[in-house]
This record gives sequence, C-alpha cells and structure tokens, in this order.
Amino acid sequence: MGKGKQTKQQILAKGLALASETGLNDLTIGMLATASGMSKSGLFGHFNSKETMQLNVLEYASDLFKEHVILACDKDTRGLAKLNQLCQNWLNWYKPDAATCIFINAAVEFDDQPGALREHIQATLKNWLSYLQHIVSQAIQDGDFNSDTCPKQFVFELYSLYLGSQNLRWLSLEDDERSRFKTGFNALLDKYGAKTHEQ
Amino acid sequence: MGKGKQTKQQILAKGLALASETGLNDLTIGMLATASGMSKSGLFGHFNSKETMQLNVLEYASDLFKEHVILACDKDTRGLAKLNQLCQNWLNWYKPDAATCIFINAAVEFDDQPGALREHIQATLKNWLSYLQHIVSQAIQDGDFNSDTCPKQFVFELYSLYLGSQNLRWLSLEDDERSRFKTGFNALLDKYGAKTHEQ
DNA sequence: ATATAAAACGAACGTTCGTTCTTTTTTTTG
DNA sequence: CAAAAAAAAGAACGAACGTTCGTTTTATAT
Repeated sequence: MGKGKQTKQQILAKGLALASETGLNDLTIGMLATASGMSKSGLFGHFNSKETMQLNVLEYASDLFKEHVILACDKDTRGLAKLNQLCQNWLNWYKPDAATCIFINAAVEFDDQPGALREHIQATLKNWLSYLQHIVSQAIQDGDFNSDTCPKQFVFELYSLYLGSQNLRWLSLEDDERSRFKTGFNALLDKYGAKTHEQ
Repeated sequence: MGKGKQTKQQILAKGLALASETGLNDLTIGMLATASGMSKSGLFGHFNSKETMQLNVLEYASDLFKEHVILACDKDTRGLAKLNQLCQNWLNWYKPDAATCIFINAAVEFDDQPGALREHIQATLKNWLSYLQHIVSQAIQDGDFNSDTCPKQFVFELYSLYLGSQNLRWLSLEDDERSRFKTGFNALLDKYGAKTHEQ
C-alpha cells in the first residue's frame, strides 16, 4: 500500500471517530485536517470535495460494520442463534463508548438534503434491515418462531429498540440503556414464541 | 397584542414549519427572514441571537405539543384509555405530513453540543416520557395492565416504536409507517395484558 | 542517483452566516 | 395631531467554510 492510501486510511479512521461524536455534518475539512496533523489543502487533495470525504468516511464505516457485525458471527450459525449473535455485535459494532451510531445520526441529519450521501445511508440501512429480515425468515423456517410471525414487523420492532437505546443515551436518561434494549429484545423473542434466549 | 408580539408569533410558526423540514440546525436567520418577508436585521431584532431564535421556536413547538397532545384529551379519561388517546394525538401532533418530529430531530442534532438548546430538548423529552410513565402507572393501578408491568420499560418500548416509525419515514421504506407503530403498540398492550385496544 | 510522479503545503478567493450599527419607517401614547 | 417608542431596513463587519492555485517537499521507479 502506497503512502497515499496509507494516510488516507488514517484520515478515514480519524474521520469516523470524529463523526461519531459530532455527526457527519459537522465533520469539517479543517478540523479533520488538524486532527490528522496536516494542512487543509493537503487533506483536501485526497478527496477533492467535502461530499466525497464524507462519503468515504461512510463507506469506511460500512466496511467496519460488516466486519464487526456480520462477518464476526460463527460461520455455521443461522436463524435464531444468528440473530442473537448479530444483535450482540450490533450494540458494540464501533467503540462501545461511542456517543452515537454514525448511520442513525447521518440518517437524521441528511434526511432532508438529497444527494449521494443520503442515498448511501438509505441503501446501507435498507440493506441491513433486509438482511435482518432474511435471518428472521430463516428462524421461522427452522421452527424457532411461531409460523405466523411477520418478519417485517419483527425487524421494525427490533430496529425500534435499537433506536430507543441510542436515543436514551443521547438524553443520558439511564446509566445502562443497553439493558433496556436487551429486555425488549428478549420480550420480542417471547412474543414470537422463541425457544432459546440470549442471556 | 402589540405589533411586535404579533409578527413574532408569525415568525415562530414559519420557523417551526421550516425546522420540521430541514432541522433546527439548518434554520438560518436569513432564510427565516426571507420566508417571513422581512430583512435579516429586522428579524434579528426580535431575538438578538440565533440561539434565542431557535430556543423560541422550540418553546413554540412545546406549547403546540402540549395543546394538541396533552390538553386535547378528554378531561375525565385516565389509565389505558388516556394512553390510547395520547398515542393517537402523538402521531399527529404537528402537520400529519410533516417530514420529521422537531424534537426527535433536534435531540439528534444537538446531542453533542452543550448549551441552552440541548438542555431544553432534554428537559422536554424527559418530561414527556415521565408523563407517559405516570399514565402507565395509573393504568396498572386501575388494573388495566398486569401488576408486574414495569412502567419504565413499557415507555421505553413505546418511545422506541415512535422513533422507529419516524426513522422509517426518513428512509421512505414503507408507504404507511404509522401502521407499523400501531401494530407494535397493540402488541405492547397485549404483552402487558391490556383488556381494551385501540382500533 | 537521478528523473518523474505523488503528496503536502501556504496563501488566497468567493460565499455564507451571525452580528452590529445607523437610519428610516411604522406604531403606540399622551 | 404631535412626541416618543418600537419595529424594520440597509449596509457593513469579522469569522468560518469549501475550494483553487502555484509551489515545495517527499516518495517511487528507472
């Protein structure tokens, strides 16, 4: 890997860290340059536009998400067991103490401004949700859930719980919002007749 | 009401409408002035700072929320019946076709920047959630729910469903995200042993 | 080691935004 | 109707931002 790609990776890692605190919108070229120990124009040369920079940070985050959430699961698991692993990884996909999930944050920040960024976020989240639906369908086929379970509604409620735990963290309303998610998740499993639960 | 307060109300109404589309962060003084048909400095004189302007828009929204959600309920209802009414009003508290709920949007946008705005949003949401908890406790007392129901967890899951429907709208993933909320809400009532449902 | 290309820098430009100041218009009050 | 007060306008500022350009430094390859 040449020098260029190397520093670019460092920039993107730093960019994701910053964007996870302040949001992708407030990730300015100047501050990212300072945080990376280089000049504005030097950093700019790697992307040639702010939007491309943000897009690359988002793609970097997507790669990390796939690696830490999807690929980190045991290879032979499926259905309910896989769902358990996925949710476990989901809650800790980036730094466990990170302020926010960049995808959720970006979805809210860019919901109103059309463009490449908005489309990328939409595609990423849609992809994740449909993947979850696939696993749920698998679980239904395997007899892990009641046969009348609606995967779409299931994933909607699951996704909602994730949003809720994120939002509670923002409000700093509880010291452990993850446990609220887990309780809700187990209740979800109960409701749809799951046989084995996560601890 | 003098001329000043009168135009100020018109400004705030327009400001809430704009902020419900673009977010409170992107509500600029210049564009609000243009939308209100006056000069930048003319509008500025009403607030003397952008932050105060945003704060006043938020307070205006809070007043509207209280009026359309809490005070709009039948005076003698309580417990489960009141919860049903509140959720109904909640989904439509502002314009039914509004892009976003300004409180949720602002909570995400300002979660990282301390100040009067962040505190106001926190207080508003905390207040709303604890009010919901109060009503749920009422319902438990009235025997509308199983006696071992945890109001905090209940409201967390309810709030999560609201966030989920908002987020699905942003993603434009479904044509009717409200029905996802309602299905989830009814399932919530079921889970905690409610006797009467909303249609 | 030298030539060539890539990477980084520093200064500057155009724009947007919040804010200030002075002046003019409009509203309120006696 | 006139005097006083409030509201609105207009021009200008300083700062921050994305971006461009010419130059210099560093890395790569022959």
